[in-house]
Amino acid sequence: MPELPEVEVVRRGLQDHVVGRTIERAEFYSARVARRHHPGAHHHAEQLADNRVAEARRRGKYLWMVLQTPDGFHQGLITHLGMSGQLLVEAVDAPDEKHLHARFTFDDDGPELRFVDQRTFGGMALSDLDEAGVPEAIEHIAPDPLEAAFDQKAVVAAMKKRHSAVKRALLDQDLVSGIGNIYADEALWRACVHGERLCSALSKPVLGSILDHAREVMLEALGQGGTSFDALYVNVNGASGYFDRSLNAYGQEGRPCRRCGTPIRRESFMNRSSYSCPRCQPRPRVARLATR
DNA sequence: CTTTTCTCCTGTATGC
DNA sequence: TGCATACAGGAGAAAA
Repeated sequence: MPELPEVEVVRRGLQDHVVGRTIERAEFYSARVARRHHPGAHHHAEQLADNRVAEARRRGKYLWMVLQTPDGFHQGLITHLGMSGQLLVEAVDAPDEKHLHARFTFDDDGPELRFVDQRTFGGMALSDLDEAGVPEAIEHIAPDPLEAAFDQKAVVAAMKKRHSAVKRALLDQDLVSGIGNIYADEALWRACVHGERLCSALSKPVLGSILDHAREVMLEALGQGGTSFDALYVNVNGASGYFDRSLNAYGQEGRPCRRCGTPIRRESFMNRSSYSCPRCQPRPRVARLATR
C-alpha cells in the first residue's frame, strides 16, 4: 500500500538506476495501465522512444520522470502505483512477471524498467509540465507535507472550514497529498484525535499538530524504508520493516496501545478499516448528524 | 459548490 | 476439499 514514504523510496531507486539513461523502446501490454493517457497506450509507447530520463520527481503518491525528447522538449511520464504497483529494475533476460504491464529498455543495454501491478489500480500517463515542472495532469494534487511548497498555515485554515471528518480530510489529496490510510491512522493516534471528529470542531493548533505528526511519521517511515532497498529492485514495499516494528495503530486491533495499554480497536470508516485507541482517541461525543 | 458514495481489480484469508 | 464471501484500498467519476 504505497503512500508517500514508499513512493519516495521508489523515486530514489529511479534516481539511482534510471535517471541519465535514454529509453530505447517502451511497450505496454494492457490498455488499462495507460487509461489516464487519453491518446492511448500505443501513442504513449511511441512518444517514449529516444527520450532521456532527466529527473525523477514526486508529489504525494505521484511519481514522474522528466523526459527530454531528442528535440530538447521536456514532458512528464507520470506513474501512480495504486495499491499494488511496482517499478522494477531488472536484467533484460529476467523472466516476465505475471502482472507485467509495461517495459522500458534503454540504449545502453543495461537493466530494463518494468511496471508490474497485480490489482491494476496503478497507471502511467504522459503529461506536459507547468512552469514549476509539475505535470499538468496532476495539478489538482496538493503539495505534500515534505515539500517546500507545502503551506501548513493555509492547509490548516482550509481544514478548519471543512464540515467533514478529519480523517477524510487527511486522505483528500487535493488538500494535502501523500497521506493514505496507514499514515492517517498513525498521525491521528499520535495526536490523540479520533478520525471521525469534524475538522471544523477542532482547533487550529490541533489540526496543525495532526499535520506535524503526519509529517513526522512519514519521515520516520522513510528512514526505515530506505534500509530494505535492494539495488536491482525498486521496491514499493519499503515499509515492510516499518510495519512490524513501528506501527502504533494501523493493523494493531486487539494489541495494547503503547501509551495506555487499552486494546486498539478497529472501526469501519469510508468502507475501510480505521484503527485507534478507545481511550486516547475517544469518539466524538455527539453523533455526526447530516446538516441537510 | 461541497460532501459522500460507488467502482475499478485480484490475491489471500476465513467461514461453512 | 471446495466454494462463497470479505478484505485490502487510491482516486476519480457520479450522485446527493
